[in-house]
Amino acid sequence: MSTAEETADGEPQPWAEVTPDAARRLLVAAVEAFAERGYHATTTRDIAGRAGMSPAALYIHYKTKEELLHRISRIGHEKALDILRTAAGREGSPAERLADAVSSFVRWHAGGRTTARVVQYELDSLGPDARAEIIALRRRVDAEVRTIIEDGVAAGDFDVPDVPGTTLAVLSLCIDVARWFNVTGPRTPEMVGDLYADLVLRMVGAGT
Amino acid sequence: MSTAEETADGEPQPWAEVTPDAARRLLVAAVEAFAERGYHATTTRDIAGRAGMSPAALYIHYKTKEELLHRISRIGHEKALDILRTAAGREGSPAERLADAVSSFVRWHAGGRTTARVVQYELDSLGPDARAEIIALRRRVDAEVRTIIEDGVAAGDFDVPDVPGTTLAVLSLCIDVARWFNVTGPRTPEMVGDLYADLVLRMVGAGT
DNA sequence: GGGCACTCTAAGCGCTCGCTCAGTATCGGG
DNA sequence: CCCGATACTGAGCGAGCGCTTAGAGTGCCC
Repeated sequence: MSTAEETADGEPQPWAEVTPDAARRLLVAAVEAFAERGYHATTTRDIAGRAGMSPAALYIHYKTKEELLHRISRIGHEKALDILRTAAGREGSPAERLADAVSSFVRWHAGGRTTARVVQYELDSLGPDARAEIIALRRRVDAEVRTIIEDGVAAGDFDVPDVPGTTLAVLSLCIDVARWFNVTGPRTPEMVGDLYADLVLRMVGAGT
Repeated sequence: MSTAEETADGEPQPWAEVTPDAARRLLVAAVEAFAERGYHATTTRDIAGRAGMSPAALYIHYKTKEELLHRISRIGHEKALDILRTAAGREGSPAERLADAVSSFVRWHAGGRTTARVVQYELDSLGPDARAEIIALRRRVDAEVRTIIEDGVAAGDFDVPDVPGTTLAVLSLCIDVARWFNVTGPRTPEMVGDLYADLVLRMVGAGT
């Protein structure tokens, strides 16, 4: 059985780094279950069942249920940070880079809504140490967006009275997509990404 | 003991309608616990303990733990809808009404973050019937904002290519305040309300 | 003062939870 | 042909869950 980068279930696989195969199956099952019911309402029996294994098998690959959430959260945040860094590092005007960052960030939240939900909304279910690690990653996400906005202000392209506040609002807008986006709804991730890129450019006062 | 509209704990009391007194104390305790830990991670023993009562006392006033969440969710949504309706019904230009609606809606989410968190993020913990009732209330919230934006477009004050999408984004932005707002942080609810009203006016293309 | 309605508690029932452990199947190396 | 290592299962432990029940305390009407 070869491990492809994409599976047929619509969700791209950013979990190729998780080995062995059984550990990845458990992790993918946990992402689905956490996204559907929330961390606390999900049982280890449910996770193992979705992965086609007995409840005890989970504990061969993970020490606790919380370790599963921790792993999911870290990998997810690293992927989100990677997306923003790629967009921020591209050539082009601040407006182009901001639009690119927002649309790709939104596409990730909409298309991988299952993962994004767990990553963005189950932070409080982690213990103090794991939470601190994730919060550090979030600060780097924030810095990435803030830098683009600062570049735009410095270049005279943007009109932003409150850079930290606007950065917060832009990220908040993107992240909340994971809450309301519906795969069976009328909008594709691409449509929402384009709409949001336009709205954010308006927010920073960049004329189209 | 007189029942004032406000208590000393910083959170205004929209729970005056809940009687008798013991039922209200239980409900306020449940709001705090649900906001801190989430619905599923909160135990009925914890709620009763916060209200200074035995675990069994909860079941004199509420049939189940879910009924508590349902009551909180309905009252909260009615309050949110009320805030938007008041702002939408005032006299003034569409821009003034939209700014008013956004700033007051945001102030409610930031100032009453404890309540807003439960109201906005625990919807999935309700059963099908209760959830359907709450979703109906949300549609009315959406309609309230959409009407203001449509008025602005009709009057030629706003430039909005996608009215439903922009409505969704505006509400999403406001609601997510309940996720990130920190009472001990640098911003007051009023500051966030003003900032967000400005950002939303930019989103709809209304010149300041 | 007796009866009743209301409010609350102590105790605990049945259940499911996260997690453990003894034992089994499989397989490559000697 | 046996060995130990690896991956997994069946059974179940102690704990804590939502919720119930029997009964006690309190105040109000007659």
